[in-house]
Amino acid sequence: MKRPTIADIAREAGVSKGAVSYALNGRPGVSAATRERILAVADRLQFHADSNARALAGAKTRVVGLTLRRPPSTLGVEPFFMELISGIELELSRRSYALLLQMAPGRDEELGFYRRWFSEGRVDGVLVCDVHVGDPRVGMLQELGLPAVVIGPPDVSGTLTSVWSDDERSMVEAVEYLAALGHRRIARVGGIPQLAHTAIRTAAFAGVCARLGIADAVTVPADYTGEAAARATRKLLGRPAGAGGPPTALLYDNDVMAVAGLTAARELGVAVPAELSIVAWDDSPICRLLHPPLTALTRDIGAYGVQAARTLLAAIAGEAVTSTHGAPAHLTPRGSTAPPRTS
Amino acid sequence: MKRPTIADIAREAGVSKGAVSYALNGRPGVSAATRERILAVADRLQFHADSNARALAGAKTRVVGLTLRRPPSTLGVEPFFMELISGIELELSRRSYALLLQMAPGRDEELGFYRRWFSEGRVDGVLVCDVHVGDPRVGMLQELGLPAVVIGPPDVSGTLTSVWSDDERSMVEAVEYLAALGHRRIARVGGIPQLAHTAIRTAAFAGVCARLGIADAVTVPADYTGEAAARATRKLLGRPAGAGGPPTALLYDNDVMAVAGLTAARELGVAVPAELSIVAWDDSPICRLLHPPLTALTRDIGAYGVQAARTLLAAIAGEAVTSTHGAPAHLTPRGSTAPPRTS
DNA sequence: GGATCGGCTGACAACGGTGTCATCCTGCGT
DNA sequence: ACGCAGGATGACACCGTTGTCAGCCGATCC
Repeated sequence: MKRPTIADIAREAGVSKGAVSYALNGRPGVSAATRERILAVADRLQFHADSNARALAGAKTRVVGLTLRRPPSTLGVEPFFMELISGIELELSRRSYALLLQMAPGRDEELGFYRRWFSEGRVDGVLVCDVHVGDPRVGMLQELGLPAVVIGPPDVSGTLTSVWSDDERSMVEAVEYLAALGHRRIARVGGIPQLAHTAIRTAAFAGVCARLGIADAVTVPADYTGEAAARATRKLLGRPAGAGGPPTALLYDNDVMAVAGLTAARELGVAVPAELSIVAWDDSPICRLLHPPLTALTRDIGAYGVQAARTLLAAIAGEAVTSTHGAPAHLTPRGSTAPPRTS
Repeated sequence: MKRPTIADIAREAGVSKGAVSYALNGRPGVSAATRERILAVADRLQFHADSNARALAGAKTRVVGLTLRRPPSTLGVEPFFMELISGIELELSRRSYALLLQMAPGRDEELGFYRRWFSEGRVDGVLVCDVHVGDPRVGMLQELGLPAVVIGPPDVSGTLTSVWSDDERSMVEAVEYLAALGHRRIARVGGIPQLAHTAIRTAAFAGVCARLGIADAVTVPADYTGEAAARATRKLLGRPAGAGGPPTALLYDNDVMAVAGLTAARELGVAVPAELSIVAWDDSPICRLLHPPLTALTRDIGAYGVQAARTLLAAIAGEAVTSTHGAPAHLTPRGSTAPPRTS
């Protein structure tokens, strides 16, 4: 089956190519009646302008790009990205934009993909995830002048626009909640330390613990996988009484790690929540399905995606855009947290 | 920053545009030395040929498309798709192909996306997921002549090439395993009934149960969400003794439902595996993290993605391709299955 | 010294749109 | 009857490639 061109439409509708272009792009130069007729023909022939020709002639490609760094196989389990992508797509398809998704094995490849997309003229703009401190992508994208929106904290996104949540506030809420329950020995199993938002959370955790007089508020770095979280959990729970004893509450930087932590605790014979309280950052349906269900920092991840996409499209359209914060994660108390057992 | 064109490369290298095109595309007409020099210049200027111009001139776009139907918000939790996409990407990026991902709210939109991609000349080929019986996409893609590979059972993919697993064989393995443990009352919480692979599994389940003399082998349809699975589980476990009593083993069509089923059983006071055995189809890390860990039908989902992508690229290259089966899911026994309690 | 050959040039036609421009219709008001 | 405006035309340049083709140059072979 051959694809129709505007010439076909023009012939069929008995007008000129120019008129068709005017009609399809909603610009003046044709009467309402003619426009109507042209659109009807285009519709009947299932016509859609060749995007390559259109882009070549200076119009937009109507595509935005997103790369994901894939630590061997974290991604399959991590609900975060799927929800984020769902949100992004929701906004993009509403505006007839498509998403070019690329998984990158490493940092260099990721950088390369963005550069290639730019020089191949493939995308109108890009989204940037998992920003780390001193991320080379930020500088490169600024230099290239390619519209870009960072899904991450603004302090590492340079002059690029960013969309993120106020992680500090959420961290404070979680720790204050645990402290109010009576916990004095709180530890955290953190995400990948190089990521900018991990650094923010780590600082916030240390800060609020200091303020509340919680000594020894340690963060053990992990990488979002269940395995690493289980290791970290065992290490923390095995801490000798001399060092203040094992923590009575644990905070995990994502839900997958919290699930693994819960299992690890159970295997060590530590009862949750009687002997150990657990809080997960991010709240996928799994958290509700466990026994006990996990107390979690809930946020609408899809909404970040929507907001990021919307901001990017505005930037592409040439509008002035500013960095924004979405609604911060808020605590949803469930069965995995309780006052510490008084010994 | 402006993007270099082949004319820039030609000028810089002191050759003609034609020579540059030859050199970049690895075709004869230039000497090895000149080719070397041209490539060096292109590399230095970070040159990449504009994909729009290239595609317009008849070359490939080096993009393949994939749409995902999104029942309100199943997707965020379903590890299947992320793993599949990871596999697809793995093969695609190795061959410098990109993935255009599109989530579709409904069937009509999904159909529309494929048609648009075709007529806009955006993709060289497409992948098709979640095929249902009489899926209109199959007929349309055949008609359009757009290279396509179905990730699903061959019997609904018409003349399109397909990549899938032998679900019947896996189903037989699972049921025989349960029967060998001594189970006589086995039920199944199935996926969306309209999907072709669900139909195959349902038939296989009924068939093997009949063969093994397991009467009353019911399949309760669900939609892959934890909520639906919990409902189905409660219904099955509440079955009156008159109807043969509640099943002693339950088979779930995906891991998310199995997790929800485990929780639902526990809430009803039904011990797993003492009073109820549970088997999950598909084995994400969550299955291992639960207590008890879930017996699951394990398969390498990423490998399907790789194979589908590879087949599609071959089809795009004009090679003759045939439908293939990947390795079938095989049973991984864990703590959630045991012989039924003899009453 | 003439034929041959590979390497390369320079020019040009696609590809399917966007955008511009002079020009020709039409119907309208005066 | 005349002028005029807006609708529509046809022709063309342009975007950055791919691909083709005649022709030129220098080296090699007989």
